[in-house]
Formats: sequence, structure tokens, C-alpha cells
Amino acid sequence: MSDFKRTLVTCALPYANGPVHIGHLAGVYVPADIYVRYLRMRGNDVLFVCGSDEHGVPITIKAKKLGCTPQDVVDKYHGIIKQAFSDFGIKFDIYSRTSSATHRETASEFFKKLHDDGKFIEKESEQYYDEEAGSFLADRYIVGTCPKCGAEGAYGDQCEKCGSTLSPDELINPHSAISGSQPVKRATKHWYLPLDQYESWLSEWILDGHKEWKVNVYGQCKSWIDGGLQPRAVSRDLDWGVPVPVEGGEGKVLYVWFDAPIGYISNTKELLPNDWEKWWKSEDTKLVHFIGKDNIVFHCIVFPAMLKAYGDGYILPENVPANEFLNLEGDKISTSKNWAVWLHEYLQEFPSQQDILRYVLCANAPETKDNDFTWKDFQTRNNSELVAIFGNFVNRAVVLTHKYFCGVVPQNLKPEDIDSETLAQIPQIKKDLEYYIENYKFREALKEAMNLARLGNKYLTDTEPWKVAKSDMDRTASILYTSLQICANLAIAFAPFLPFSTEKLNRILNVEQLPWDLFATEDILKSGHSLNPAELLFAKIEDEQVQFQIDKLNATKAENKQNEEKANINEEPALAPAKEECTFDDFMKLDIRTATVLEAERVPKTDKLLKLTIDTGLDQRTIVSGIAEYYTPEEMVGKQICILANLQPRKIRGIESKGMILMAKQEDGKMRVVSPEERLLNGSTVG
RNA sequence: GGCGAGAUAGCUCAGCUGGUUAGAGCGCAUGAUUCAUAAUCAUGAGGUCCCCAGUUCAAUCCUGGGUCUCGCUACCA
Repeated sequence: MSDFKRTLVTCALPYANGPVHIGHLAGVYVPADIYVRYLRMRGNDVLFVCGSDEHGVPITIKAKKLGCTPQDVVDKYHGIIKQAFSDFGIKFDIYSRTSSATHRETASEFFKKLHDDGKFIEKESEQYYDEEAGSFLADRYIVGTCPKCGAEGAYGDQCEKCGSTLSPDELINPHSAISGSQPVKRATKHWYLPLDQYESWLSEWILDGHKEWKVNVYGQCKSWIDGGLQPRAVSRDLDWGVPVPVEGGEGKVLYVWFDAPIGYISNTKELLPNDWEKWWKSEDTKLVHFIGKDNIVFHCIVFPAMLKAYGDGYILPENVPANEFLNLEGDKISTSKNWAVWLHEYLQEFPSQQDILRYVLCANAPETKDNDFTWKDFQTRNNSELVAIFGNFVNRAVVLTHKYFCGVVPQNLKPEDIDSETLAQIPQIKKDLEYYIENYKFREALKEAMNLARLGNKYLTDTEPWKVAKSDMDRTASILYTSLQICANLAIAFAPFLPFSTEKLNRILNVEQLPWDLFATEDILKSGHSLNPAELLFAKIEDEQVQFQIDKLNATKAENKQNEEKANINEEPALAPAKEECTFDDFMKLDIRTATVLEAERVPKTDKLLKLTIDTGLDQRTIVSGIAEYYTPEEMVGKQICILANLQPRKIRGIESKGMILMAKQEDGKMRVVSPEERLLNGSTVG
């Protein structure tokens, strides 16, 4: 355990191809902001850096789709994201971007030094190349038919229909998303970071040295290290990004995952051009990365290996508190499906109510597993916790003080045991709260803060000042004095979590932000101190507001369904052009024949595939077909069907499929086999 | 296909290095209260701790197998 003099906190750089939503806030930015605010209140030296991640293929695709430049895309979203963070009180010391000059220089220099120091290996590999467009194609730029589910429009890295991970080579009929032409393979040179050389070092550093990391983080690192690390490419054939600054780097840029984490460094540098090194190169700086679970490997394995390779005193993260994911009303949050609560939209609909969202997202943060955000829960947590417990207690105490003591903190004229017994519970709450925050358990920490408000409510119920006031004003004075001390403690306890409401509370109490040191001390508000008039800390959320949000999501759902149907309809016409342009000779190439299904069985562990043994007249063969949703194996046996007999064989799920069954597909997705009207001899030609 | 994480009350989640009665908040029921935004406080009902087998005097917890959810990631070609 070393003593750290300062703490450098980074948040995952949000990708600038869309606005940020509640999942981002809950998983990364709210916890990080709470942590930073807490450390600052305790007087620690903290730097909080973040910025937009603006490179990579998806942004160039988005630009192409919108008919603008990648720069236009990132300018737009960088602006929206930056504003959203600022609106929600995520108080970065700097929020920059990877397209900044400083970053370009820093990342470039970083790459060059690793290159010059011989830390990379160079490898040539075959990549898809679009001859018409004259450029290499990233996986995302190659589109074709998914080999697993048969859907059109699957990307080279993933099929969005069935969600399976693909490689471009698996795609059926791959074509370029840029020109539509068929890509060819061409050799290209890239630089790789040989992670395998860092294996034992990583193992020692993480597996032996950081057993205290969260189980999900530690587990995933262990999985990677134990599985053996592979050299990882750090460059890409692309024209959007930081150019590769070494010989042979023309037309190539740094891979976005090499590029992005360096952004933490360059943003620090941009803010503190002369002083940044003490944050990155002093052993007494504590580095903490707040990220989502999808980023674990890059922050725990790749980036540390990069820093280690660079040397020069770079420190490594002390902890990487990665959160799981937040779902929305039972479904995964999805930018492309617009299934999200966007921060900028939330603020339009719930103006000045950032803290409610901050509260709900922290109280239900996905710290140990994926969690669900529902609007109903949002309403309940606001109405029965923020309003009814915290807001209500403060309001009770302040209103009573105004009623009986003209808004002036009374003297503690007639203390009783219950007062000191109540206040005596605060040090424990403080201690627990500190422990939880310092160990990244923000959900529990927030609960402790709320318990303090519960304590206040109980105290008022037990002491009943509104009754005592009828006979004993001295005692009433003590009760309200005590209650107001609890209010002051609340203004400290909640400050890291709810900055906007705390500010309001400070205004009511007529104080500047109280430092953490005063938490759980006596006599925070002195007798004679004047309060300002009471105002409500939180407003109730009405059913209509919640219903409006739910309706909105339902509308999105309906719209998505419609789009999906539309896409299904469009799938057939997508095939049409090829047919129109086909010559008679082309057509004659197709060997379509009748055949009979002899055997049929489900392909194990698939939803859609049937393995069919058919008699083609010429032979018996196996065809794997994605029709299990429409036909049971029993239904297929004995059926006479039409097949494309001379289709190039293809392995699907490890089974060689020779040919293709002709299917007719209706707009609504209904699918039937095409059969001759009467049974014919197997092998009869169709034409 | 491999690996990692998760499954605990109606809901959202804690917890347990194995040990009589498994916890919290919300919701629900009953009572108290009326200073407060119909807000609070007390009490109570609610659980096959995912399923199956094993180890053990004892398993929600350990081991093996399985199911489901999420994430990471191959190979084949």
C-alpha cells in the first residue's frame, strides 16, 4: 500500500457517433463524478479527464450515410455529448477530443517511439480490397448474407439480425458497402503489439498484484491471460484517424483502440502543457479508469501493455472499476434502435431535474450485474425516497424553524438524551459512506446518505416538536437545533451524489458548501444563524409524466417493428437487380431441379437451421437450410421441393451444405417451399 | 466452440472464506401521527437462495453436470 499524493481519474471516452444515454451515465460517468467530487471535498488533489473518441470506421460509415464528412459527424456529437455532461454536472477538468492537435501529436509520437524502439512486429496479411473505390475495406464495410441466419445485409464483423459474430470470410456474397463491387484480397502491412511478450508481466501485475479488483474485471483478465495473448494489430487501412507516422504508413491510421486510451494522456497534456507528467509519471499518482464491461480488456491488458512498452515512467492503473450494463424497460439499450433515454432529451422533458436521474442511476447502478431501468422505478425512487424522505425531512425541519423561531437556528436550551443518541449515529454513517465510496460501492454509499435522512424523520416523529411547542419552547428549540444539524450533515453527505440539490439545500441553510471535515461534527449550524425561506428540494413525478415516457418508448418499439418489416420487404427487391441484368446464358448456369426430402433434423444449438438429406435423382446430398422457423423436420420429410443443385458448397455450422432450397417468401415473413404442382421424377430440371 | 460474470422476497438489489430464526429499500397489510410535497413513524405478512447429483455432522455458499441472461473471443472456411 503506497501513499498516493494525487488521483487521476479517467472515464471511458464516449464514441462520437451518437449522443450519450442513461447507460453511459449509470455505468461510467455518474460513479466517476461521485468519486471525484468526494475526493475533492476531502481536499485531495484530483484530476478528472475525458473526451470524445472520434476516430474509427463506424464514424466514417455514419458520415457516408448522412452524406457529410466524418469531421461533421464528430463535431456534431462532440458538441452534444460535451453539453450533456456539463448539464448533468459531470465536472471534468477537461473534456477534449481525439481529433485535437495535441492528441494527434501525442498519439503519433507514442506510436513512433514504440516503433523506433522495436516494440512492434510487422506482419503482412491479406485484407479485402475494393478495386473500384481504391481502398481497403474494414470488416464493417463488407456486407453480405449471414451464413448463420441467412439474413441479408450482415456486416463483416457481425450480423445484426441474429447477433452472431462473423468474419468477412464467412459472409455469403460479400460485397463492398462503398461501391457494391466484389472485393478482392490484397496483401497489406500492419504493425502489431506483441501482447504475448507481456503475458507473464501482466499475470504478475494483475493476477498476483490486484486480487482486490472487482470480480468481473479480475475474472475477465484472468480469462485473457490464461488463454494466451496474441499480437494485436495497432494500425488500420483507413483515411480517418491519426496517420501512421513511420515509413510505409501511407494510407494507414492508428487503430482506434490504440489511439483512444492515449487520449487520456493527450487530454491531460492539453490541460496542463507543462505539468502533465506528474499525473502520468509519478509513482505517487493513483490512476483510476472508470469504464463499462466491454472495455475491460483494453484498459487492463492492451493499454497497460502499451504503457509498459513505452516505459519512461508511465504509471499503471491502480484500479479499473468496470460496471456491467444498464437495460431499459427489459431490453438492451441500443443506439441504432433508438432504444435509449438520451440525456439531452431527458433534460427537455425534466428540466432542472438532473439529480433525480443521477440518484436513480446510482441507486440502481449495474455494479455487479446488468440492471434494468424502468420509468416506474424512476418515479417510485423519486417520490418515495427523494421527495418523501430526504426532501420532506429538510422541509419539515426548516418550516418548523421558520414557524417557531422566525427562521433562525435556535439555541440548544434543553438537550435530552435522544438528541445526543441520534447525533451519535452520524459518525458511523459517515464512516460507512466513506468506506463504500473509496471501494467503488456507490449504491451502498448512497443508501447510507439516505439513511441519514431517515434518521432525521424518525427523530422528528419521536420528539414531536409541533406538540412540545405548545408547552415548552426551550425543548422545542433543542429539537429543531438538532434537526438542523442533521440537515447540515445531509448537505455534506449528499454533495458528491446530488450536486444540484445540495446547492439548493445550501441556499436554504444559507451556507457555502460545507467541507467534508465538518461531517459528523457538532454544531455545524451555529445558534443565531439565519436560514432562507424553505423551498422544495424535489418535485413529485406524476403518473402522466411517466406514462408519456412509456408511450414514447412504445412508439419507438412500434416504429422499429415497422422498419423491420419494411426491411424484410426490401430484402427481396435487393436481390432483384441481379436478376434483371442476368443474361439467358447466366440463367442457364443455374441447375434447378426437383428433389425429395428423405430425412430432416434440427441442427443442434441453432434456432433456424434444418439439416436435410435429399434425393436429387442424381445423388443423395445434404443441404442445411434456415427454415426451422417455418417447418418442423417431420413436415419436410417426403416433400418434393426445388433446389439449386449446382450452388457452390458451403459449410454451415460445420455441416457441408450442397445446394439451396428454393423458397417463396411473403412480405410478412411467411415462407413456403416451392414445389411442382404434381409430383415429378426427382432430378427434373426447372427452367 | 472456448472463457468470464450473473440467477436470492411481488419488484430492484445486498449477503454468506459452510453453522440454530437468509437481509435492505420499494410495494402490500395493520396500527400510530398530522409539523411536512396525502409526506412520516412502528409492526407484520412474503423466500425450494435457478435445477440435478455429490462432498460434509451440516450446503444458498464447496465440487461436478445442466438451464437461462449478459459480455469477451476463436476455429473452420
